Amino acid sequence: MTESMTDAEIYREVFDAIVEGRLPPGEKLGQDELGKVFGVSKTRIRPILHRLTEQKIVVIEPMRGAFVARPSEKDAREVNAARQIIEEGVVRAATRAAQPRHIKQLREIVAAEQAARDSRNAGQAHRLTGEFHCELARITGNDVVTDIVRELVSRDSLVVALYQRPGSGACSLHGHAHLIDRVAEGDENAAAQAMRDHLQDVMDTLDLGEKRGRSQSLSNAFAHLGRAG
Amino acid sequence: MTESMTDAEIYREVFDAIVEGRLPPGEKLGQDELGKVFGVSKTRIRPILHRLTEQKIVVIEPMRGAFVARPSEKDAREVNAARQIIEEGVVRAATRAAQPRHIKQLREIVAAEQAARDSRNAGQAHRLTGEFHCELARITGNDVVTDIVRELVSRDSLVVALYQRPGSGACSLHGHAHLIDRVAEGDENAAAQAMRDHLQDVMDTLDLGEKRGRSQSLSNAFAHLGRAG
DNA sequence: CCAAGGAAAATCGTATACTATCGGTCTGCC
DNA sequence: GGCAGACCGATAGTATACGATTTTCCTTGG
Repeated sequence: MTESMTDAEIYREVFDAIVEGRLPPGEKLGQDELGKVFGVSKTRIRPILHRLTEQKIVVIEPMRGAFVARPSEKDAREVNAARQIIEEGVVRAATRAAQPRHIKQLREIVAAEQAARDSRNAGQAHRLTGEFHCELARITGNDVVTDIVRELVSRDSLVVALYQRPGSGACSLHGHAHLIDRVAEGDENAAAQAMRDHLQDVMDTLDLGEKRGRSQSLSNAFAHLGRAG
Repeated sequence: MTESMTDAEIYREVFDAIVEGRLPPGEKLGQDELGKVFGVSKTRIRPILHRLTEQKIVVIEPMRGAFVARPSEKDAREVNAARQIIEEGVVRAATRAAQPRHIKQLREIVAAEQAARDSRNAGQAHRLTGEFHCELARITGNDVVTDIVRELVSRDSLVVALYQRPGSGACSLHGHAHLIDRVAEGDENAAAQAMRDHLQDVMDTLDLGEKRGRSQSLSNAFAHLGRAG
């Protein structure tokens, strides 16, 4: 018998599938179904769903089941506002702590973002956009801060999946480049302002009101595992 | 048969017991034992322990059990640094959004803190100290931000339980009062500086290196429930 | 032909039973 | 007398089984 995956691995698979959009908002996450996909009983699926619920990217409706979260318009605004508040502090700390190698690292991510966009790889581009903010947090050298930013970024993924109008997305490139310049200059106030403007820009390009979201089968989302569904 | 508590109620009981220090760092949280205390099977205890683990106030050692977290010296520094970074953004947003009624609310909390300290009620005083920071976050009107601050404050409770030297504690009163004045003035930069100074003060009064922590029985911690242990 | 009611299927939530692993202790040997 | 190794009790982790609730579909009446 093929040995089963660890809880951490299963968690990571589901988390990535949601953040990368393979499991769209509203998708049903059946316990037995997921258990079959990963070859374990639902006993080990439950705590994983609860953990994802803690991070607000899954919602559990009592006696009905777990679903990928579909953040409301209010949720979308609140998460974005929270990012403006918290990442202001983060970018200030990062500006104080930034070394040349950090700046270089950030520019590399933006370059990769550009490349992904040029090659029409929307999924990769979106992943790197989030990665940029996490990397910025990492400059602070504080894992607690990094984890909080990561959580906020993952929640924003769902907002983007639901509300981003098809064409947009390129605006973040300029915002990131501008932000790096301010950090590189060491101007903490300007960096903070750039961060708020950037996040507000992202918010403004959303098409709140019109929820998108195609449906996809669970086994398709985990097709790379090569297991039966 | 007496109807059993909801998961949320059980969670709250354990959470409060830890944050208020009735369950000191290092305390063993046996699944069967907790199940008996609350009159449920361990099936419902497990997800609660996992949730507390997510919040980093409980650690689960595989095949050994769950324990109230005993943050290392490094953890203590990191949580404090994270608070300085994040609450800087929070206090700036709060300063921009503050209304007179908010200032009044904050001053009331400090007054209550003073009263608790005067009446030698250390537990209540400590609770109000945390409440002050949560209330400040609440001024932003953003639940996401408030939850994050609440989590950081609860983690700090364990640090204080482990490392605070017996005598100290009064320093936070002056820091809070000073902070309110800066917020009331609307001077965002001064408020941010006051927040950082205040949190640094708290850090500096800790006696890192010497871990305290008396042990207490589980049934004592939940004595107010009136159930058998 | 549509709507309302009910029954059956599906699925979630909980308890119980079982297995694996860990810590403590007792014994035997050095 | 002290240390090492094995046994035993305790407890965590997992699966299975069962009860509760919802959803779906079919039947029946208007």
